[in-house]
Amino acid sequence: MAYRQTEHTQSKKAGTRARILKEARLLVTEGGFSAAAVAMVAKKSGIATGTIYRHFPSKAELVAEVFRHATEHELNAVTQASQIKAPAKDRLQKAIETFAIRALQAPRLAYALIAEPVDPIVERERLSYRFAYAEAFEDLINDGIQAEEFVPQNAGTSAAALVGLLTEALVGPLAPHTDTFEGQVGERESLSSQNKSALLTDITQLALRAVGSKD
Amino acid sequence: MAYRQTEHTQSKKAGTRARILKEARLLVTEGGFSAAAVAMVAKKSGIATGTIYRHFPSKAELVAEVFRHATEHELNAVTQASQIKAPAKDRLQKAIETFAIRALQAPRLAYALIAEPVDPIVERERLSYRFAYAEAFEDLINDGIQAEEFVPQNAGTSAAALVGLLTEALVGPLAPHTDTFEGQVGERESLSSQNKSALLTDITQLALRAVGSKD
DNA sequence: TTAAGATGTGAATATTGATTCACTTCTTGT
DNA sequence: ACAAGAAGTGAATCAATATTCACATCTTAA
Repeated sequence: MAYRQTEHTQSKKAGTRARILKEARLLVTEGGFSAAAVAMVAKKSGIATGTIYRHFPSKAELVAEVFRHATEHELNAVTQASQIKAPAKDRLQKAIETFAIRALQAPRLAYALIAEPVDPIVERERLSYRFAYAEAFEDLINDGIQAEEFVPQNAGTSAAALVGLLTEALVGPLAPHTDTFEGQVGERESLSSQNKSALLTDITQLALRAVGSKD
Repeated sequence: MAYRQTEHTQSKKAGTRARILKEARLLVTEGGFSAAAVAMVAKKSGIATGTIYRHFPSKAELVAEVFRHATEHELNAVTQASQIKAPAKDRLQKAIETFAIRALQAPRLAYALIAEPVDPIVERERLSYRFAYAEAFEDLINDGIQAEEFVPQNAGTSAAALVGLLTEALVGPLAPHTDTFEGQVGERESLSSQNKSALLTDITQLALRAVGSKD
């Protein structure tokens, strides 16, 4: 016998894996999941197509990992932002703002995470992260109910509804990304920062009213 | 010269076209757009694959027509239901209930219309019908603002948000359709009618609070 | 230096449906 | 009956990607 895994080989392998993920993330951030074809990821990573499969069992798994990473990042930002010592109302507001601001700042990524058609395997991740968002909101809503800042309500339903309210108001008719129709690639110019902040307050007010915040 | 189009040939052709659409609709209602492969539609219609293309330029167009038909039907039901002589609050409530009840009654179809990944061409239709729903809500919201039943607000944003609120609360974590994973076809049992009516009131209350309905 | 195991390569292959097209069948007016 | 135009057929083809695999190269321990 002769060959053993060593620290060097392991870290080299990990490095390649990390590079693949990084490039895939980059591609998704720029052009959504559809832009992350295996061949392209390989090319960007400076490796051969087949090499991808030494590190990931399938494209779906690779993409799922990209998705997971990005969503965890986002969810983290939202939960962090709402971890302040303040009334539930302000915490919920902070959470919503954080979600919305980040989405508006990286609309293509936001669209990919929220709405872009993906593999069933990836869709599962999406479902679970939508749910995670909903849970975060649910906690805040429950706190608000407890403190009698919000009216009594089914916090679970409200939380899911908030996720829908946010996503539709944001990535729906308002900021729908880069689209390819009939060979033309059109980029709708993003909202002015004035429009953004108006939208932001509209959405926040809407959400606060929805949970019956007594202001 | 010899052959002319006649009433008979025309109606026969129209009949075939109608049958194709009917079978496609049926397939979509049962299994979503992904279940409506061209070959399957042809088989169900009792014709050859190629014949589809004598009636529709492409699958996308066929599907788009199915989509349009279904959504018009739904939208119609909603607008009809809200065309009552009553306060804006009650009209909005009626609209929401109608939307929700119908979706819960045909969840697979609702999922297909609202969320299932589709062709860009079909996605366009979806966008335009989400927008149509939003417009219907927008009118109701504006009426409510005028009558001082609802608080002043950006009715457009609120309307889009309502669409999101409804769809997510309905087809999101709660009633997510039939799914195919790892070869297994699982059907999540639908909600009990008790749960349905609870969900219904929850959603309605949420929406009414969101628009600032003074009850 | 050598053998064994890992990792890398990229052209060939597999897959999944939509789409085409040469051919057949049907309908109609003469 | 016949010619011409429509409509119908379904196996063959295309298209767009993911996936495989025979082979090469690298890394390690003896």
